[in-house]
Amino acid sequence: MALRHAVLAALLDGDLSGYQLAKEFDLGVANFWHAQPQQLYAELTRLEKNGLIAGREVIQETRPNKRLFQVTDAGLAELEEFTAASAKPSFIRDDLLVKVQAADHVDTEALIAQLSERATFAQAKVDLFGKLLRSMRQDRTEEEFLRHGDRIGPYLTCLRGLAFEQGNRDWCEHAITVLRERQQAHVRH
Amino acid sequence: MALRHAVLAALLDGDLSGYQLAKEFDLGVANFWHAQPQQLYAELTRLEKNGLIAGREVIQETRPNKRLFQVTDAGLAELEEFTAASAKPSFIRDDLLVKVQAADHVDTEALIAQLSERATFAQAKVDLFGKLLRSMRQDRTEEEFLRHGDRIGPYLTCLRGLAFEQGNRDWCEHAITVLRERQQAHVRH
DNA sequence: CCGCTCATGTAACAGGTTACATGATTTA
DNA sequence: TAAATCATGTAACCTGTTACATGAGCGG
Repeated sequence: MALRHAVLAALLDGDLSGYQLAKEFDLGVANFWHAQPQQLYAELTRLEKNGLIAGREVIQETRPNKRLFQVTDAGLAELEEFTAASAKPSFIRDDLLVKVQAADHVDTEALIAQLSERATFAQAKVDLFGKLLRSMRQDRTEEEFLRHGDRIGPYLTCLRGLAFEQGNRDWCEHAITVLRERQQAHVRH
Repeated sequence: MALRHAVLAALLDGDLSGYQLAKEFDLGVANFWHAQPQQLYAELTRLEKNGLIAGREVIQETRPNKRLFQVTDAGLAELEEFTAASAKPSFIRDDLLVKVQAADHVDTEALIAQLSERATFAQAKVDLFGKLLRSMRQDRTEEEFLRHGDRIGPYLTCLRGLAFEQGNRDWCEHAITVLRERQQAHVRH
């Protein structure tokens, strides 16, 4: 099971409801995992049944009631075991790269449109991750924070997310430049 | 369907058998997709049934016979349509990042072991992609090749793969350094 | 003769996505 | 009063992984 451990890791920084967790999976957690809300509700139910998390009902007056979950000792042990086991390498799996692979056989304009859409999206994530990093380290420098901060896990994963999206953006822009130049060279013939 | 288009894109550079395709998916194609051989055989069958690829039996004397597949006009049209449709953004989904997220709650030594294993793996991929790029551009410079080469799609995706693995390697090494330094700071107390 | 490469699959299962469903409250 | 947010799920379907199965030739 895969999502299982991502959820446990996400719950380490405070008790969350399914709804809040879903939000997390769209923001911070998106650096290392992604999941639909439906998947999360199902996984939370399973984790609680297995005793890896404990839920408690929170009665709200103005909002619907919710259930907050926290990682149990058994959950921590599970994470520990998971960390010790060797991870299989992860692969890129991206529709956009498939399209670029076919570059010389498909419409260039359509491809450029896709690339610039992605570049914009990547830049937005770069901005977001930058903000998240700043809010985590507060007034400290990055070096200072990484040396003495007491919760560096999320910071490190956010750094990877940032670099990944910068890589996406730069690569998209480079590919666009290359395709445009070839277009012009072709026109001159 | 997702694998579908990855297979079509991979077959653009020459007719391949299921077996050869599986090899491709472990090397070059690994820049943008990954798949088990079983999945590929199943997908090839489906694609042929839908008329997007055409297979022909090749009788071999010393080896078992094989079926080579090539993309049909309908297959090219499908790729064209796929390229024009907007791609949903891709996400990182990586066990290793989940482990790092939990960094402050799990055994540091185990984590460092995972990180250095991954760094080694990433470096191997960097070397491999470097070789692939050189063999694609032959004696030309990268700029020259990208301007005038007649098949730049695979080159561009390989560049992304290269940058991605460099990013992985650098990030792993950085994380290891940070964790080691904190370990020592902790010991001094 | 043992293990690797070539060559192709089936079957069972685990994991992930999409569509559908409900209902209250707050904000524009 | 319409749309967004809070809050939680079920069901059907599609995709991907793991285990199993077969068989010939080649290299050490």
